[in-house]
Amino acid sequence: MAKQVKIKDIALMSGVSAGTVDRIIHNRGNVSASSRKAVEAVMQKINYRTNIHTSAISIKKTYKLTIVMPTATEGEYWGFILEGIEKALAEYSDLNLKTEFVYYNQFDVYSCAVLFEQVSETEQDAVIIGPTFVEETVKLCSVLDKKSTPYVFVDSVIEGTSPIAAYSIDQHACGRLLAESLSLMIPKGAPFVVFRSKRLGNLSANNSVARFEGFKEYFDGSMNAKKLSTVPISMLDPDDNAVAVKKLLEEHPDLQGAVILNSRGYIISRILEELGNSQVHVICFDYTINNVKELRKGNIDMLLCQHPQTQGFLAVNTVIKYLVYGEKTSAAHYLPIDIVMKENVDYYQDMISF
Amino acid sequence: MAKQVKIKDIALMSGVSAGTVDRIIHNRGNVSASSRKAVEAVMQKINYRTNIHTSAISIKKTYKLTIVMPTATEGEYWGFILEGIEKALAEYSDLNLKTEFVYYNQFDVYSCAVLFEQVSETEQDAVIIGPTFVEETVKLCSVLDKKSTPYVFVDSVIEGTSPIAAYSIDQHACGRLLAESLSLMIPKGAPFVVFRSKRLGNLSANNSVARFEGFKEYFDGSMNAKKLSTVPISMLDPDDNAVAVKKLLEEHPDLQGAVILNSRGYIISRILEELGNSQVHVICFDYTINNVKELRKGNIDMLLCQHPQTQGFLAVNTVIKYLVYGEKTSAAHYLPIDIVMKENVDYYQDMISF
DNA sequence: CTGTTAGCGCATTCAC
DNA sequence: GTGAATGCGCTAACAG
Repeated sequence: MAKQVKIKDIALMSGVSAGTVDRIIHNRGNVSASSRKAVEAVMQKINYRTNIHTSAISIKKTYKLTIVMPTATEGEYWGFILEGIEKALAEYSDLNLKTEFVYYNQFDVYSCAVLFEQVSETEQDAVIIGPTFVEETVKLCSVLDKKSTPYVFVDSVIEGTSPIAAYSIDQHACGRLLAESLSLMIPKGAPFVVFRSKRLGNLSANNSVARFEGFKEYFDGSMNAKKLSTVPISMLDPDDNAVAVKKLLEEHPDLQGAVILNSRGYIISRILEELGNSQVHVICFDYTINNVKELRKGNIDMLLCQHPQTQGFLAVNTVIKYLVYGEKTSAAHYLPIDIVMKENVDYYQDMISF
Repeated sequence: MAKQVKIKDIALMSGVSAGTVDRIIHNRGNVSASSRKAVEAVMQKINYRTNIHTSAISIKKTYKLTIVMPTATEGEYWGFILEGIEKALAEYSDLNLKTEFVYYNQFDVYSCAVLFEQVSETEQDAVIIGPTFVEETVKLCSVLDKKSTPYVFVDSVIEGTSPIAAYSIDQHACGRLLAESLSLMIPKGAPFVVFRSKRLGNLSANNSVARFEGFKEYFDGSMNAKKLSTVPISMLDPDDNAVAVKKLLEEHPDLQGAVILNSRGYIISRILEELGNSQVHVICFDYTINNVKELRKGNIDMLLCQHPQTQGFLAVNTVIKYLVYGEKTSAAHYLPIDIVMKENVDYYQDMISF
C-alpha cells in the first residue's frame, strides 16, 4: 500500500501551511486565491483521503441529525429500520452526534404534513427521511434543498427530490419475483388470486402498484395471466375480508395460490386456516411478527422481504460519511430481495450482527 | 448517551495508573495479581469501549495476520470469501496490518497437510482458516492453541477446536430448506432425485452429509420419502454424469425434481437442457458463475446460497476487534441461508456494499 | 511490576 | 489571510 498523504505533505508541496490546506478542503473560506490555486493543483495530482481516526478525534463540531419516519413499532417494519439506524449510530458513538427522532402517523396525511413542516423549520445538518406521502415529502425536500441540507431516503425513492442517497428495493422486481415464486408453486394455469390494499393516495399504495406491474409483466403472454383476479383487502374491516375470501373459495374451489401485495398476508392466511383450507399457497411481503408466526405455522409459504435494518444502517453510514468525511455515494441503492421460508427464517434476523 | 469512560477513569477508580490498565486490557503481562483484580472489578461495573480512533492512531505494533484457505478463484466460492476478507482489510488500512495469504488445493490432502505444517511453524498474531480436511485442521489448531494464537473459521466449524469465532451456515438447515423448496415445487408424491458428490473424506463431503440428513428429516414420514433416490455425480467424469442422468430419465419419465447437495448443479442442469428436458425442477447450492448462468437461462430454478463475502468480512472484523480492541464475540455464528432465483439474482451480489 | 510521558495526525484556534 | 500552538485518548517506551 502506498503511504498515506498527509495534510502536512500537501502544505509542503504547495508552499502554504497545514491550516490553509484544511480551510480549503473543508470550504471554510478565508483563503487567498493564490493559495487555493496552489493547493488545488497539488490535490489534483495526489490522492488524498482524510484519515478518519485523526479527523474524528479532533472534530469538535456537534452534528445534528434528524430522523423523520412513520411511528416505529418494535418488531415491525419501521421498527427494524430504526434498529439499523441505532446500530449504526452506536458505531459512531465517538463522534459528537446529536440525533432527534420524530415520527408521524403513516395513515394520516395531516400528521405527516404537520411534522414535515416542523422539520422544515428546524435547523439540522442532515435528515434521514422515511417517506409515505409523496406531496408532503417533495415539499420538505425542496426546503432542505434550499438550505443545502443533505437528506437520505429509506424505504422508498421519491421522484422530484435530490437526496444524497436512497436505500430501498426494486418494487417492480419484487412483483416479478412474487410471480416467479407463485408459478413455481402452483401448476401451470391453476387459478390464483391477488390481494391488494384498499388504502390509496400514499406511497405504500405506490409500491403496491409497482409490484403489481412487475407481477403482471412476468405473466404476460402466459396462460396464467387469464386466471388473474384481484381482490382488495381492508385493514379496517376484518369481517369484510373473511366474507370476500369465503366467496372467492366458493367461486373457485380449485384455487391454488394467493399472493398479497403488501405485508398483510397474515390476515388472509388466518382466514384460510379458519376455513380449513390448506390447499392454497400463500405468499406475501415483509418479515413482521404476524407474518413470521403464520410462516412458522405453515399457513404462509413464503415471505419476500427487504432487510429494513440494513436500510437504516446504510442511511446513517452515508450521512456520516458525507458530513464528516466529505465522501459521496451514488444515489440509488437497491437492496437484495430476500426470500424467507419456514426453514430459513431462524437465520434471517441476525443478518446485521456486525 | 452516557459519557464514554476513559482509561484514565478506570485507572482512577481502581487506584492504579493508566499504563497498568492498558497492560491488563491488552494482556501484555507485567501486572500484579492485586492490580489485575482491582481493575477487573471496575471493568465489570463499567462499560468500557476503547475509542477506536485514538487507539488506531497510537498503535505502533504491526499485527501479522495469516489467512489459510483453499485456492480462491475469482467468482467462485472461496473467491467470494476472499473478497469479503479484502473488503474488511481495506477498512482497516490505517492499522498496521501485515497479511499473508496462503492457499492449498482443496482436492489434495497432501497439499493441505504441507501448508498447515508450514503455517504451524510461522509466527503470527492471528489466523483465519478456511478448513477442508478435518484431521489436518485439528492438528493445526492444536498447535495454535498451544501458542495461544487466536484463530477464526470461515465456511465450517470443526469439532475439537477452539476458535474465537466461526462463520458458517447450518448445513442441516440447508438440507431442510432444500426439501421444503422442492416440495413446494413438485406435486406431493412426485418422484425426484438427489445428486451427491462422489468425493469423500473431506469436509465438503461432511457438509453434504449434514445437508442430506436435514433433507431426509424434512420428508420423514411423508409420502415423498419413498420416492427418494440418490445418484452420485462426478467432477472428473462428465460423460459418466450424462449417462447416469439419461438412464435416470428413462427409468423415471415422470421425474419432477432434481436437487444437488453441492454447488455442481450447473452440471446436471446442462445435461437436462441437452436432453431437451424442461420438466424437471432443479435446485442446488451456491452463487457461482456457472450456477448463476444456468439460473438466468431458466435451467436452474433456485439456488440456496450462503454469503461468503460476509463470512470473510466478519472473520477479519472479529480478529481485529479481538487483537486490537480486546473485544470478544460469541463463537458460533450461523449466517442466513439465502434463496436466489432468476428474479432476485440481480440484487444479491451487492449485499456487502458498505 | 508500576507510574509517567512523549508522540500519533489532524482539526481547531489564536496570535500575528 | 496565515502559520504555529493546542488538544483529542490511547499506546508504548522508559525510568524508577
